[in-house]
Amino acid sequence: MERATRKTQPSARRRNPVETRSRLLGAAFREMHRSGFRGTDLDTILSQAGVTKGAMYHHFGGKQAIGYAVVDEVIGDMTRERWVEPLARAEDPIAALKAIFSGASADFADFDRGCPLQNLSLEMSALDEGFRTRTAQLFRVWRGAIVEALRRGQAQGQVAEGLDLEEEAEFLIAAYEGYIQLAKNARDSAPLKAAERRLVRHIESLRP
Amino acid sequence: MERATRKTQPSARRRNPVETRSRLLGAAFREMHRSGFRGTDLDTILSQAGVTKGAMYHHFGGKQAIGYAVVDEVIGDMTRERWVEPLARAEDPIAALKAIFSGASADFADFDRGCPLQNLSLEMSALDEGFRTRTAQLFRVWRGAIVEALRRGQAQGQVAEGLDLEEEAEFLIAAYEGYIQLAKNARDSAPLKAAERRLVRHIESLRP
Amino acid sequence: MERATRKTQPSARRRNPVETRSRLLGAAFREMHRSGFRGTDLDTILSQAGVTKGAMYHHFGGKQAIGYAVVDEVIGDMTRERWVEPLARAEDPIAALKAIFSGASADFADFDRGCPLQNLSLEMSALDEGFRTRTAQLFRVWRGAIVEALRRGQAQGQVAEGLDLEEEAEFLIAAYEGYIQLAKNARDSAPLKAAERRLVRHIESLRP
Amino acid sequence: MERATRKTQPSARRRNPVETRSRLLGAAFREMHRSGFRGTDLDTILSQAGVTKGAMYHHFGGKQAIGYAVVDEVIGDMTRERWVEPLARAEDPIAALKAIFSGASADFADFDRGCPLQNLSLEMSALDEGFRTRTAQLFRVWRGAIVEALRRGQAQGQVAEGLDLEEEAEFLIAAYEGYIQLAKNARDSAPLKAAERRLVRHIESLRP
DNA sequence: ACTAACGGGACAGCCCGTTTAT
DNA sequence: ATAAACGGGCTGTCCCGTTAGT
Repeated sequence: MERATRKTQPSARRRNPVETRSRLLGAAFREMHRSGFRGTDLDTILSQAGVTKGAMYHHFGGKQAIGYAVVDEVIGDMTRERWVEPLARAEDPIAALKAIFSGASADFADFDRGCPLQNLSLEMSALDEGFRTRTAQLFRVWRGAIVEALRRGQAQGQVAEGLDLEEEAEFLIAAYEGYIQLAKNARDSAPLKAAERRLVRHIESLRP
Repeated sequence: MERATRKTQPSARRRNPVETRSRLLGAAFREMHRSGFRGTDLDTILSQAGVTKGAMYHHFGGKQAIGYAVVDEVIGDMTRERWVEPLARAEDPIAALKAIFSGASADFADFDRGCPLQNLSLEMSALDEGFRTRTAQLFRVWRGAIVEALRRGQAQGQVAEGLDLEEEAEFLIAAYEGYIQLAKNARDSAPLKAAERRLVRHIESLRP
Repeated sequence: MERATRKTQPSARRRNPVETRSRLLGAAFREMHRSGFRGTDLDTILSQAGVTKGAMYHHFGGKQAIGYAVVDEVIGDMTRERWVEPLARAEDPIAALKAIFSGASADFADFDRGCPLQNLSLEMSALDEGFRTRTAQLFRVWRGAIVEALRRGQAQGQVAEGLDLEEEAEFLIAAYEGYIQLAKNARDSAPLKAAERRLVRHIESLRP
Repeated sequence: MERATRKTQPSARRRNPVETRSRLLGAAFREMHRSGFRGTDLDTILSQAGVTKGAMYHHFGGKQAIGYAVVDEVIGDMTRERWVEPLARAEDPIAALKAIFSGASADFADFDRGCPLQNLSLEMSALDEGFRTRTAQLFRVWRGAIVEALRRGQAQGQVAEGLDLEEEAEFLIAAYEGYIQLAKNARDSAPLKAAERRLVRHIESLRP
């Protein structure tokens, strides 16, 4: 009851809820990418984002809620930017697809951290249904983008008919993720280079 | 006369360091497979193994040491049993290789837990160098076993010359692990079925 | 024309300081009766009242101030309505007194929550002098009302002379509160029934 | 993973689990008596008892478990020492009963803290079923001791036949607790004096 | 070799109060 | 007068490691 009324310094920064929220998500993503969800502590996110606990608690219900938002928004945006939109916009979807895979080792400059979606999916799928469904949804989006690219490739005569496009897309993702995992584990970008060669070559093998 | 009335507690009651150690490793492996290394708490391992903390401390230096031993011994043994020895013993190494891949979905009855080596590798590689080097070593052993099988296949005229066998082996592992990851995430064995088809077909494509 | 479509949110939408204040007090009373003062969190009161924190802060200085107001106003009003006014208005104060005690188990339909004044008094007396003095004041008012009823009973020859009326009133309150406590603790209205019998009988024993 | 192995000072005190446990219970009782269960924080208990968190966690499952043990053991012992045993041992149970009530204001030297059983019962009954049943059990023990004393009083001709002894005992407890509550709230021992007079007189009125 | 008692740091959630902005 | 954003301390729990004692 005798709780003293503590005085607060006026906090020079202006209010900006949108930025506060996005700073939190950014910091959370970085820490989760580095240490996994459970290895990330809230105080680190907070100090990295320059946000206090109270502010965070206003925007998110807790650590889990932040984690979910990181999947839905941050990793989701990355997936859309890197896969969905380029493939949807491209006039030549097959060329675009090959280009993305070709940039694998360049995009994974910090290959020792691995793929955020993969890390989170594997860490949390067995432990938290919310994480599992959210990451699974992103894998579906990813696969859908590739399927659509292959379908348009068929329409343009670049891809053979009669293929099971869903299966082809799943294969590309599986192999790609597998290589990323090996690179992370080996602390070596060589598997990424192999992924580029292999997967581009594979796409070419889909020609009629 | 000695083994009567030992029904309630099947644990190693009388001092038996060898069994104590193996019970600890078994319990640790199960918990780590279920919840990851950091999600596993020592007391759970201890109670599952029917061993107290002090006893454990005489066998291992701590949680980390148990984790390392699980990689080296439990997962290492699994790798040797499932890959190294069958491939080394087989008269027809290519047939053996295909057989192993064909049994993927059967072997992963609990596909929602994923591959222990993959889980541990991805969870810990960025956080603990000891885990990273140990899991990397097992990947090397695994790849070596496949390379050796392919090499013997070449000697028997079943595999084309001129292939980069290291790269082929790495591809098989990457794709396989990628599919396992997708199956775990989707809680669906379909990706494992796809892995069987795809990888067996791929091995056949290596023929001269 | 103004009051249409206001079905989803029955809260005081248009500015209405009087209603806002009373809604806050009502919600605070309910929560404090259920969970005690310290077990009640402000946000629950706020959401129950349909009022935001800023609005509350214009009416009350904080949680403590709300608590004080609940004692002074809500519980105070209840005390006045249930004891002071009926006893003051009654032509036959002794009959009125017996009637009130007789209604004990009916009035405490939710006997498992206990008497709000008792709960608050016991929870906070040792911790917060403001609560202690306010609840003590209500006990004095309560006792005063009974003393006055007994005094009028004496004037009408219904009560023996020579009694220490203050002590008699205190006894009635003490025993009554004691029974309420037992009922709450036992989740059983039996002690309230016993209180009715006992206390009515006791009042009758005060006759000349 | 890089958790440094922290060195601990050898802790001069010898090991004594029994004393450790009892020190914890004693400190917990004192704090709970002063501030209520929810107002008591673990660290205060710990520092008062000179015990660390780990030690406490070894003896009790958590704060709730300590609270339960305080009811069962500390308050239970007090009840037995103050009521059950004196009444059971006494050759003249009615005299013993009066003696106990006569010592009320002396026993409640710190009358502003109130009765521990009452405080806990009222604070927690509505919130935690475990507390409710445990305190209810002590009230039953208490009442049983008084009933037994009255019954022996009947056998010795000191108490009238035909009384509902359970109801008499309940009345004594209710009134006694009610007075204690008033004393605590008023910070005044006067209600305790009144309790002594009133209740001793009441017991005498039970004579044949 | 094994048991039980103990030491103690780290962390997420809870929740009250305060300030900016309408 | 009201709403939303923000500041920040407190506390119970979790859980790993260590030592006295057998």
